[in-house]
Amino acid sequence: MDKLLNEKFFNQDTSLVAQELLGKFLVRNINGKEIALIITETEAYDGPNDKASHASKGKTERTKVMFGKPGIFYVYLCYGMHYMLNIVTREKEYPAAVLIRGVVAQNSSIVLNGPGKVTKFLKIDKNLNTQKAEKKSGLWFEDRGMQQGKIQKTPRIGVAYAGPLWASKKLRFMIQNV
DNA sequence: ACGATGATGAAC
DNA sequence: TTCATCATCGTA
Repeated sequence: MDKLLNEKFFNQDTSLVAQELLGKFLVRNINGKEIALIITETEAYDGPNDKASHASKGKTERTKVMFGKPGIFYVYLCYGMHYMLNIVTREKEYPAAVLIRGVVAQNSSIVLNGPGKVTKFLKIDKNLNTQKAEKKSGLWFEDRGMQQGKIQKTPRIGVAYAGPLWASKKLRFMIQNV
């Protein structure tokens, strides 16, 4: 039984959602073909005080989606060439999201380790920004009952600018064996 | 180790 | 309107 992850799932503590997403499936529909990949790596960006989060600067044109309802995609361009895929968490007006950093195919024929690779392979761009994670939008999450192995926790990547306190927090989550 | 490449936000 | 900055990746 495939279970679609809904708004209720994403309306929880951000680091909890980030960890729960490991072992779940990210499903993409491109021209009627479905591609399902297992999520292996995520990062949590939680709250207005997280200096590594875009939302720490307050609500702006770009970041207002993070203040919206959970279960909505936040997609933005980084370094002028890579789109980053995030899913908004927590209740409305609380800015938080989980960055999808890595996925693999069930038979390991595809390994995408890095947020830019994931979005490039799945043809994710700004069209999905502010869209809801459901079949209608062509990109969604499913629980297919996979066992998740041991979760490894490390500091987040590329967030040194956030200062030692926030850069050192272990909000990056990975699973090894799939 | 480093350059590509453009949207974003803050300053002027 | 201009400028510095950046949740990265591929090539060397």
